[in-house]
Amino acid sequence: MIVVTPFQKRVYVLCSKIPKGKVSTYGAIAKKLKLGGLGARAVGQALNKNPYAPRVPCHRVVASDGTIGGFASGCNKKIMLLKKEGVVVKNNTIVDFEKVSRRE
DNA sequence: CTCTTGACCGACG
DNA sequence: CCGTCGGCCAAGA
Repeated sequence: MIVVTPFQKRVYVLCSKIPKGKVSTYGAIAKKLKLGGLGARAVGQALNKNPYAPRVPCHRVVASDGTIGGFASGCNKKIMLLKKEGVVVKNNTIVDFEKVSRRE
């Protein structure tokens, strides 16, 4: 039985909206959720539970600093996936982060 | 309802 | 650059 709160549902939807080869930040998502750029932790919480693992590309979400931040399956896996998507990652940090990240 | 935890963020030193 | 402190939000016990 999968139970998802409306808040988490929004996070999953937004994450799935992230185009391939691009990445987003927890703060940016929080902002889209009308949290005003705050509540980034809440976004991470939702992704951590992530019942829609392959359905939601949560690995496209990184920290505001461009760092990987964390990953339920291991940050290493996240980096590998991003690199496979075409995103260059170096030392747990996104290269050309400004170019691959969607900032509005 | 209260307390704790967490894939965060920004500011200070 | 690194470590520490405070603040914000949501979910779980």
